[in-house]
Amino acid sequence: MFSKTCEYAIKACIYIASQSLVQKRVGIKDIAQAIESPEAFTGKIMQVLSKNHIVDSVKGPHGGFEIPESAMKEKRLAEVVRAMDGDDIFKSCGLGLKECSGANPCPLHSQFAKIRADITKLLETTSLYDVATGLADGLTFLKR
Amino acid sequence: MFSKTCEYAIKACIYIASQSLVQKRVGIKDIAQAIESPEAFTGKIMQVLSKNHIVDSVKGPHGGFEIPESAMKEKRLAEVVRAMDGDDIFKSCGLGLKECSGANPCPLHSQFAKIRADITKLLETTSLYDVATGLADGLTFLKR
DNA sequence: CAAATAAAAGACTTTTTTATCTTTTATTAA
DNA sequence: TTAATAAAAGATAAAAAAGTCTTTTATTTG
Repeated sequence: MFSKTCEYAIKACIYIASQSLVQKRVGIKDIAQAIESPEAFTGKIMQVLSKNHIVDSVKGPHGGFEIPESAMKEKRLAEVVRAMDGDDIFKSCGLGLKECSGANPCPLHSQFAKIRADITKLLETTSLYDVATGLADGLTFLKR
Repeated sequence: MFSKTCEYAIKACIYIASQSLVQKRVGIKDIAQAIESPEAFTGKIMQVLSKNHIVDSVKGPHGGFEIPESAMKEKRLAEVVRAMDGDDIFKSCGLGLKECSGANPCPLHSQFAKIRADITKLLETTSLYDVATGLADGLTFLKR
């Protein structure tokens, strides 16, 4: 469904958001630990998220990453996915046809269209705030 | 969604089924052409499909691959996907948690469960015959 | 039976994805 | 203002996925 990179990115964002809810800025080490990801690789991912203005980064002592509460209410999971994996999951044909459309449909065109629409709806309507609260409340998890 | 290998496999099966509907056995060259896949790689994929008894293979002159009409009415897309990609798409957590469950849910557990169920239903209920007819009738395509 | 045909098997190669390690840059606080 | 801290940047490395090439095995038909 998502690349490993994207999975880590989503989890990292949710974790950062949940910590930002209690005014805590988190470092790469902390994130990697919280989401069980390789530390250096997580650093690379954070660079992308930061460049895409999905997280705020602060260098130096007491630095780290954060997402202001106002921002996390605006940012959708779809933005994170687009930053990491592009919009393949939102657009492209399930069987890999380059020009799959109503005029040139693959054998599963309409069925996949429905599934893609559901995925898109989920990712476009769910904000980081929406998922961060469940984590902060101990109702959901990012590990195991 | 699916690996490239799996996409080719699904398309190959649909093509073979559609040709079997008119009593035509097809060779690797023919398949690769019909689904726009690399020929040698397609050969490798056919080995897997053949070992998994999804297609029948015949060596020698006038050999090739076929799927008897009775079989294509039984075989579901899910079998093809399982043979190539395993059952990750049917089972595994969207965020990559190894033990994602009601007791240890990822933040998108229930939402993904619904999407996974839809995908599973589609793949488990659609037979090769179901999709082969549309192709044979010129209503759907495997190229472009 | 021999030649031709076509898939199976095996050994590689290339590309992409995932991951690591080192150096640089920015920030802070003593 | 310097030492410590933490992210950014850059250069590699390892693993997995995608793809190729060569040889072998099975089958068929003249």
